[in-house]
Amino acid sequence: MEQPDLRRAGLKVTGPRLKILDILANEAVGGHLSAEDVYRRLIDAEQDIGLGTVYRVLSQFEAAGLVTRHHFDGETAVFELNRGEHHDHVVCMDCQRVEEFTDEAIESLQSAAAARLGFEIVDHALILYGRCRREACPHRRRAG
Amino acid sequence: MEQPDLRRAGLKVTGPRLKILDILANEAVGGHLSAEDVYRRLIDAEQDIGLGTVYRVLSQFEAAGLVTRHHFDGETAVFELNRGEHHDHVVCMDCQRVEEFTDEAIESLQSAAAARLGFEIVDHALILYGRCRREACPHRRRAG
DNA sequence: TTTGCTGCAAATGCTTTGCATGTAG
DNA sequence: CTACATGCAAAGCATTTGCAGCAAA
Repeated sequence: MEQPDLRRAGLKVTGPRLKILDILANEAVGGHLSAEDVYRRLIDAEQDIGLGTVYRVLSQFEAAGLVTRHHFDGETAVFELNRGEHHDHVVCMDCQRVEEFTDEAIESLQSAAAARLGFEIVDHALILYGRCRREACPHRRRAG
Repeated sequence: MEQPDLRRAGLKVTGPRLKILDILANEAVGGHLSAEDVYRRLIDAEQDIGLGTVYRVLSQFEAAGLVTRHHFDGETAVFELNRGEHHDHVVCMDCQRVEEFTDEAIESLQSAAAARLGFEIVDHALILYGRCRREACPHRRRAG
């Protein structure tokens, strides 16, 4: 099921690539993994794959359109398997949880705003930073 | 005119800080400078201020709410003097030009989308990536 | 085989920090 | 005088890259 994706992308089907693809695919929707995250999971799964390879493979996947790279904070990039549909993100500032959403109205307003400025939009990043209401979220313990 | 800002922020009024504030203030709207950019302008202005200090001062300014740090690409942060009003950004992928805009409708749709997911929005980043129609823009020379 | 992949370690680029010295308040 | 700033160089991170050995096609 994943091998064709790799072939289509012009990438050889190798253990590391399959395994990394697998890790990304088994992530729940809204699960965004940093290279380190992927690396740790590989170690947990007894896979002997170097961090350098993880970066290389993730970059190749990105170039091939298999994954998308996000920069929710300015430091560490996180990767997400492309499931076809575009979406935006809400990130909880306390527990780092990420939720995804789409809003057609926002999308078209964006294009309109850009057109007004003489830009033709190729891509966009809309990230909302806030606090979620989840029980487990740290700020509920702090401030109530 | 700038000294009160520094005092209010609990920062001593020093040459480097005034000069950096000055550089940011003299930037046109839509001008976003990286630490290196600021540093280069300091050198051009014969100011002997280290790059480390530039970073330190910019971070302090950010903490004080005097400037905002953006990550248009995942690599280099750019800084912008806070002029009070919130706005979003359109970045030209070819010439790096940045334009600013505000759209009330988008803002409220964002809050609504977040609320639907159980988030209370604190901040957001909306960055549109596209191509501008400016004569000087590189892609016009490439593709016509 | 041949081309492309991997592991490892070294290199890179941005940003932060430690420390001794200097200066605003 | 004292607390805080600065310059400089070293350290820190995330990420990329060079290279020699290895594996997919």
